[in-house]
Amino acid sequence: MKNVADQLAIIREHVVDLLPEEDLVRKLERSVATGTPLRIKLGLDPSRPDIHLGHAVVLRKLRQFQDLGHTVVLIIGDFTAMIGDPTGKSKTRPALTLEETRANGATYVEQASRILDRERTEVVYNSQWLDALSFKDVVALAGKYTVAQLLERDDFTKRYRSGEPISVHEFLYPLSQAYDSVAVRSDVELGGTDQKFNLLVGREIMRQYAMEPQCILTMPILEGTDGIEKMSKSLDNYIGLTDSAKDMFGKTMSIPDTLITRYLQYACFAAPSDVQRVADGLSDGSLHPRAAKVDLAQRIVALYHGQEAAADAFAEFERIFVKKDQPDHIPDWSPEPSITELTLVDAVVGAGCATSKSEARRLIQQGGVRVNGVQNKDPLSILTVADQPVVRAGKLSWFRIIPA
RNA sequence: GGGCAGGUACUCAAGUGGCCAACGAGGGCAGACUGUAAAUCUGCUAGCUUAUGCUUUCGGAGGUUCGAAUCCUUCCCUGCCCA
Repeated sequence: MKNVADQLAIIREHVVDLLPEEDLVRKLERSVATGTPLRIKLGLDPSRPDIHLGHAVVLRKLRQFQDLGHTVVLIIGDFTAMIGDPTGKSKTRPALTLEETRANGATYVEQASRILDRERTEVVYNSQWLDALSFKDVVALAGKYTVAQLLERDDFTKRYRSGEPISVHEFLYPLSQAYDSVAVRSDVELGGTDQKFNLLVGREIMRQYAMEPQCILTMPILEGTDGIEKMSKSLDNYIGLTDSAKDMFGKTMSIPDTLITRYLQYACFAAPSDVQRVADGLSDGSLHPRAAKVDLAQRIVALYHGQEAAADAFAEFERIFVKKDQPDHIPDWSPEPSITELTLVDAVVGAGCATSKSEARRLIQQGGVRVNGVQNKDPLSILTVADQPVVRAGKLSWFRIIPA
């Protein structure tokens, strides 16, 4: 195990808040002296089954802890997901059933394992202890925190001031997350900066339960591919851990230039010297933004699909978007066997490129559809199945019509 | 329990009896321009056998009317004030 100073240097990298640092030093000293790993907690909200690069920021930090010999405790919030974390939401989230959260939790762990060391990861479900609490226990827990303290949280304050509803159960969310820390006896809890409040409640509640409070460590919230909102599945601006190499590459290329160094730091955990070199190159003009982005995209793809896939994704990207050729693999689509010819609208809808005929018509009339590379603006033009035409609908969707 | 203000399309938000499939903004999609960028400009943004046509939509259900998002009844939901 490394000494305390070395560990601390690594732990501090890329971090926004590390509070209180003295406490962490004390915990690390004790850990080194006794050879006992620290317990590093991360709560996962399984309401959305796909993990993306935004989650990966925190997961990579966890991995660093593991590489330093510590134990990661992943808490699948199957119980808390039923409550619905109000963080950053202007509205109450829909509640899920325990079964749904369980199913999502399982895929979560599988995806997180792409980054974490499974050997040093403990996975627990918080329904284990939260479901076991009696109403008396809950009231006692609620008695340890005040409404004024809860209202300190920014989004509660905002919602309260603007007259939006806040349900009582939402107040219980930070408390149940805090109770998780008690249950797993965490030494450090990680989260995004938006979790700071919840993490701090954990400290207070642990103290109330006569435990040594956890330290808290927050990581930046990564912006999505739109460059404005935080990365999230519901905003559809995310790069998923399970996205194909091609998609990862393409999505990365579509981020605004201003995000390049940020992604380098937080999506790749690139060495500070590398980040600096790119930042300098971009600002003095010696490095073309596109070149920097290509490099970034390859790094990201390489992390999840390997070096070779990254090179392939780059080649494919060049072919499709720069040379405007067809992609390597075009999915086939077949209409009913009895159909030998059909209109362009029907083909676009049938292949799933539009959700209604009106939408398909719009797409076609606006010049978004090409048949065998030629723009076709007539929705009613006839395609012959036997010709196996290749259709491009919009920027990203391609399909080839083949006989069934 | 009482009083007041609200609930309109993905979001915000106009509309208070016909000119409303519903102003405007954001978002999204497409086109132009580019570095598949960003910014900018243009168009589109309920559905249908594309029809100056029909169908469904303005919290839910009824009603008044030739005609309702708009008026009435009732129910549901939210916020504020008083208790």
